[in-house]
Amino acid sequence: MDDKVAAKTDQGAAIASPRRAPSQQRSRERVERMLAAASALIAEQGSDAMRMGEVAERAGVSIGSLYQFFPDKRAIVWALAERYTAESQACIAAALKDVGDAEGLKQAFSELVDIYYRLFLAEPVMRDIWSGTQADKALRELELADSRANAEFLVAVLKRLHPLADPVALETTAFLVWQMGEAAMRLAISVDREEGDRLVEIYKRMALRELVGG
Amino acid sequence: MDDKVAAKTDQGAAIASPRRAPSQQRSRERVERMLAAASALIAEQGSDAMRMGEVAERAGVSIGSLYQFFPDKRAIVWALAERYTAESQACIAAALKDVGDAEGLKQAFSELVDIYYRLFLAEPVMRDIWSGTQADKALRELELADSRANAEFLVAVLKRLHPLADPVALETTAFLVWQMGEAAMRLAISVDREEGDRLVEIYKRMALRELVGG
DNA sequence: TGCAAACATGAGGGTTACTCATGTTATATG
DNA sequence: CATATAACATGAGTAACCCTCATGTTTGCA
Repeated sequence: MDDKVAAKTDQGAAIASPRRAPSQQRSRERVERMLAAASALIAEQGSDAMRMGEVAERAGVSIGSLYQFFPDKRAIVWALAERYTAESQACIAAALKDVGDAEGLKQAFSELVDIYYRLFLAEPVMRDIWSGTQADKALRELELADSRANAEFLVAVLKRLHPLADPVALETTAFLVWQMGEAAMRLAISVDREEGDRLVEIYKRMALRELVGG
Repeated sequence: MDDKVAAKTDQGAAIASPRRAPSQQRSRERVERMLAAASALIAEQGSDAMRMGEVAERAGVSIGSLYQFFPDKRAIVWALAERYTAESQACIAAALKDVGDAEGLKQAFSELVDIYYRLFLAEPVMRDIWSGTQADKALRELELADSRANAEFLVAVLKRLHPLADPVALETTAFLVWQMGEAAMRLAISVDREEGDRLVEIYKRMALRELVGG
């Protein structure tokens, strides 16, 4: 990812200065078109190859308008990423909400992993964003924060199942299990489908053994 | 990472056309200086912020000489990465060579993880390369190939310990365990040291449960 | 109706990776 | 030793990119 400007400021970690939020009907629609164009381009070529000029052209706006609402290229990717995280967070909360015993956790967790796996397989944009994540410090931090938030739902369940366990240990375990899940997903979608399926199953087994005990 | 040229060729995945390998004493020394300069710059600012002009300047060569031996920026990172992989592969082979029973595997695996963890903590260049790995398809493939090769050492041990198990399943398991190890490392070094240590311990436990059985 | 704020525009600035024509040094060959 | 050829060295120049900003247009409101 390009970062001629970011590199000058703070090793690429700094979040760019915010821009005006669209307040008129017209500009809200235009911003939607920009995001849609960016999403399509990322799906086609990846966020690295996405050109700001191309985004503007495909959205039917000028390059200047793009920068009216997004401080830099990464902000567009960030905006798309935030939508996904908000969406999936709700999904996770729903899936783990009513889990009461070990068997329930097994079921819910397994389903959750399947949903995520299918999501990763189906959404090239999500895939690209969470891959590129590693190279972009701001995005990486968003992902880590997101991961911790998601792990919290797991922690809530674990505390119910293991009331006597050390809370810090549960927290760390949930965090690791979650992060490894994302790593397993990234791996699974980058190999052929058959091996990917097997990898996901093994991940499930490992994770559940840790979560509900041997 | 910049890839104005790479993007034009093949979505950034293509490996750039090779350049002349240094055949004279003088140029071999110069190439070494280039790699050393690149390594230092990556350690200081990360490979993304590394400028080709700066590499050339610090190595005491012209920008043209740099491109005489490296087809593009990524090739320099790749060359450094290859050195690390070769080094660590030998280390892994040695550690797992004489493992004969479950207890031996536990010991050897635990030590291996510790070595890797310390290596990641101590070597900013390695850290940067394996983080940026996700964004660069060619590097990602190098890492995957490397990971499979490393997993093979594990497979050899597993086949001795579980002679009746399905070889394909063992292969997949070893591959996943290894990749998750790298993910755990990346995670562990990106949080504070205390939590990182805990994460590594939990990973060990999860991995060994899968490798040697409940 | 008029005014201020929000919005729209695209030529151009600045930075970067990489090329290539030209010059220099090493090595092979008679 | 002379000379030809291949390897190496150079750095100004090219193209591509991200992003700015001066200028013009539209919208909301008193």
